Amino acid sequence: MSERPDVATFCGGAQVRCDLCMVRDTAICSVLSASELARLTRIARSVHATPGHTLFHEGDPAEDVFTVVEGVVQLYKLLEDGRRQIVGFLVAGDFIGLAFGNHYVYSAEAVTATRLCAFRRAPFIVLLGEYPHLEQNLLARASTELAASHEHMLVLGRKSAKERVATFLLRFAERRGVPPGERLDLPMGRLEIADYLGLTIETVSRTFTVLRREGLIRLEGRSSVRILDPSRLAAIAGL
Amino acid sequence: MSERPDVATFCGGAQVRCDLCMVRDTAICSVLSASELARLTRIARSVHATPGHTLFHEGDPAEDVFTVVEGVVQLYKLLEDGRRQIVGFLVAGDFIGLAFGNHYVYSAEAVTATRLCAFRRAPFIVLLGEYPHLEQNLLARASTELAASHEHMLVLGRKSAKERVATFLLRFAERRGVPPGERLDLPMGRLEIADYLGLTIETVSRTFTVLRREGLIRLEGRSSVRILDPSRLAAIAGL
DNA sequence: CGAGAGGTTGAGCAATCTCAACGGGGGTGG
DNA sequence: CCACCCCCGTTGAGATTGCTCAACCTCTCG
Repeated sequence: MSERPDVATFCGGAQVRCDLCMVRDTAICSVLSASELARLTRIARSVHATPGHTLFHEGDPAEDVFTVVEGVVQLYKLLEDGRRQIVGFLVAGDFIGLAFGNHYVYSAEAVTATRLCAFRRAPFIVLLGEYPHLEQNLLARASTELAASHEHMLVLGRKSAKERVATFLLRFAERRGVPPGERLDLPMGRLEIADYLGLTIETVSRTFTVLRREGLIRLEGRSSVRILDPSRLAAIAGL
Repeated sequence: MSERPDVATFCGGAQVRCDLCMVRDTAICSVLSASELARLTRIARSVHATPGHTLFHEGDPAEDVFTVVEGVVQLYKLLEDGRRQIVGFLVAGDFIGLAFGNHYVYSAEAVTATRLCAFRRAPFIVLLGEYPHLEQNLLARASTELAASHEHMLVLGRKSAKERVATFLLRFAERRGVPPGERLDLPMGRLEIADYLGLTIETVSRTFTVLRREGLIRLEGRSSVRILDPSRLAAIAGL
């Protein structure tokens, strides 16, 4: 599940591009020089994970930080009795490790087949201090994540089941860049959606059914949706 | 409510110390030189707010970032129909403005009489780019806040009313540095606690009563508590 | 000392959860 | 290639937690 990469593999290769380096407008490596990239590469390795594979557990010593290259990863926290709160779904371009002290503060698990870049944490932090652009990029990411966390608190603390599911569908479609009417793949199961929204499987399922009956969405297979009426859905979501 | 300060007033004066400069081990100015401090001072002003005073609303253009010098500030988000989620209570030493784009993403309101340092945002961001220590400090703060947000998601998404109130009491006591058995002042009302915990006033009140009857806490006046049995309370909180 | 805001308590209700049964689609093995 | 199985999702009925509405109480402050 772990292998030695070379620079090209994850920092600019034609097929496979580590998003820490070259993905989107939040690119990190785009602000780094070749020699800086090379240093980054020396502390990196490529990681593959299959669905359900745990990258690390809450409380483990934080040895690595990660970048998601491909696939979907979920971050979650558990209570003693097994209740779970998923605090976020990460997709290509997202960074894991912003919020760490010396131990992971949540667990991370692959939802789909996933490819990541792992960087050893200690030297990564050193690099951070030397490359201000890198640090600025991470601060910007942290700000964005913080704002997303706040919005999710509103969802969890104050929205009804229907509002939660509507919010989830719109936000997830947005994040995946799927325009209304297009098929939106939901790589996670109902249990994951429930644990993300602070609901039960059954309530999520029932709510999907309600939205379908009202003509707001169409369910295609068990893991795809089409948003038919984005504006009415947004009105329900409170967005 | 706003006045011109000088450096001494909020960046090292004997009586009044802006925590952006000198509070705790998360101090910012402790890593800045005298000339850097002087530049910071030029874009700063001192702000006083009385209880209930709104510093800014969600959606307003983000013209300033703040540091809380004294008092308690609450950050919250609203839904159209008035439902409110308080996303955090800030105390002396906390920074407001980490998560901003060009508009505030939440509203901020003084809970108690409050003194803050306000920095004009645009030049502050310029300084950020020039003083890596400042940026590192903010990144560390952002990480801490992010972890706190995640924990609060677990509270809002998965904990019962009793667990929520227990968690709140322990965390708030911890943050204020009040040891078990000591009188803990709750500067916010039941409505604010409810809107922070995703509950109603009545449920918060009933839950306080339950905890009191079980001998876990003592209520003193309407706005003070004493934690009598921290370990049992922690067990309930799931900490 | 009086008034009013804020807090507490009670009764009934509604949303969501729990427990349980059923269904169907995809994967696998024959 | 087909059939079976099993996981996952859906649906239903009843239980429960927390909410709503309403009355009452008690600090606190003027």
